[in-house]
Amino acid sequence: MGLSESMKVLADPVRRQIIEKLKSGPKTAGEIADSFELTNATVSYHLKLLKKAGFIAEMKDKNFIYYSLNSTVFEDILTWIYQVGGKKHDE
Amino acid sequence: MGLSESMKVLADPVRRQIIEKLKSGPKTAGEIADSFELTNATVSYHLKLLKKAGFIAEMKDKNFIYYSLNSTVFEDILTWIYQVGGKKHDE
DNA sequence: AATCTATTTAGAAATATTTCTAAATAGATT
DNA sequence: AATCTATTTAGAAATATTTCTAAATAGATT
Repeated sequence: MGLSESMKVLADPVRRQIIEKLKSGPKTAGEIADSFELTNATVSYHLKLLKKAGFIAEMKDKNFIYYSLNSTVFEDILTWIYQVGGKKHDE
Repeated sequence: MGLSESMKVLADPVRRQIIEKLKSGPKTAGEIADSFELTNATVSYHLKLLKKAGFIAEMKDKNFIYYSLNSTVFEDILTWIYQVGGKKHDE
């Protein structure tokens, strides 16, 4: 919810890679886990943090859980960076 | 240097507050430390991380060390967020 | 209803981070 | 040169994070 939580979540490379993977559309927890050399349990832990921070949403279907990207949450971070003096993206 | 380091550095509220404080111009390590209920040693530790990640620069004068903001480093983070689907700041 | 499949939860171990106190540094003043 | 002042560094303690293995859940298939 807060900026610390959002940024902490994005600070981990595994979690950023999960987000990048979801850019191409929803994926099951298993599909996501397959792209890492980590156990499903560990990936599940990262998915939980991403979900808690609002970066992804989950949707159950059969015994699969699909995760998808929720890009609106990035707004707060952008706002903070602008406020602090980051340049405009296209200048 | 990398995105993980930058974001990890920004994930801490003390370090974000230091950055915000420096928006109004350079400050000495002591001035910065005074605004927190932390020892100077602890604030010095945070300043070291901020400097290492390139968010701030230091400048020695007499026995003071002045820290100032270097906003250019925020670019990489903005770029990553845009790439991942954050909305434009002014839309 | 038994079992299979996908995924999460619990708990432990390893590692990293934050904070402190005490000592060190280094330049300025007496 | 002795001392003061601002700040950092070293090392320890407390806390948080990441990962794993093993067990639990819960819906689907047989």
